[in-house]
Amino acid sequence: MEWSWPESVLSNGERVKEELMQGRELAGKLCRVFDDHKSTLVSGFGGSGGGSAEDLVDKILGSFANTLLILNGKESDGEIVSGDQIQGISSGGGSADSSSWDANHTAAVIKSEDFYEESCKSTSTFKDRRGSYKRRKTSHSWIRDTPALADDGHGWRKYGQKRILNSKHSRNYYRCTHKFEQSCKATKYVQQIQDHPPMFRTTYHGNHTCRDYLKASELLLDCTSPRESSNFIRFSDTKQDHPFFSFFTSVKKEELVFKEESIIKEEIPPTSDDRVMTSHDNHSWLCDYLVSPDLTTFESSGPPSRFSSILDELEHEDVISRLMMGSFDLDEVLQYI
DNA sequence: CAGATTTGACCATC
DNA sequence: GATGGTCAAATCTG
Repeated sequence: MEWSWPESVLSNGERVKEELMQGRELAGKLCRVFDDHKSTLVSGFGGSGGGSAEDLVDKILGSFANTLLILNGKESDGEIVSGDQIQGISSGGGSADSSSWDANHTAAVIKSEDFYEESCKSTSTFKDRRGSYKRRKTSHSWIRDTPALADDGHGWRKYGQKRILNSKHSRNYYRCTHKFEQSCKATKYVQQIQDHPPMFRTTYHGNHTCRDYLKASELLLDCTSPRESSNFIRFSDTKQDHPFFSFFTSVKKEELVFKEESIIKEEIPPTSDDRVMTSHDNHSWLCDYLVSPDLTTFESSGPPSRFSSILDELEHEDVISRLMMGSFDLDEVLQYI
């Protein structure tokens, strides 16, 4: 299937270029900050050459977020944000309409909240007590709507089914197949929310920490803590070791699934709840957007992963590698836009 | 027979 | 008390 880029995107090429260049520049600054403070990776360290590491991370993330927004044709809506605004958007109750990222395609919605509440379950010491748990209140979750029960590439085991109030269809609960072997905390539940055409809403909780997705999960976990996440940014790493690369490799694989199963028109009336991205962390929503471990965000952020389509064309790993190394020719990207 | 699914029970939270 | 999330025994399936 061939994808054409929206007019808005075509006309935003320059803006994309600007954002990417800014991101590259900021990444370079951050790199220098790390060089200056190799031995003192502690919170609050001041940065040289343009701000603290945290500020730079904010700006870089903001830059990439803007790029993604532009790629999705949203610049004209005034949603481009600066790094400083990320928190406002993510925690301010929904100024950023996440659905707009993919308005004509899947209805993926991110609801970023606190990640992995360790106290999610209280049964570890009371194994015989059925249903003894703590209702998840602030666990990290995101939603994906699909016209069919899509395979997201993970092994899931159903562990429950429940009729939900005001819902015609019962909700099915799944946990990761590797929950016990690898202590993978990923769970999801699937509920049919619409009959004609059939629409299934999958709500994911937690992230896969099981083997195949370990790297991406590590990155996501780390993104919840900007300072800690900095430990994963190694600009001189080989691409095999870089979290981004394993992520994008996965993107390619997941994209195939997406193409077959998740090409839909958005027909679900927006609910205030769904359209709001919340976060208690400055970065987590963006991290989700970039590196959701099972890639639901990327999968559903537009036509069959427009971004990853570019990456496919350009041998995606190499693109990111060069982008991160600052040796990427932005015009090369833009010619695909 | 091992692993997956079904289903009623249990319990925290609202 | 209603609801939603999870547990685990029973059952199914390959």
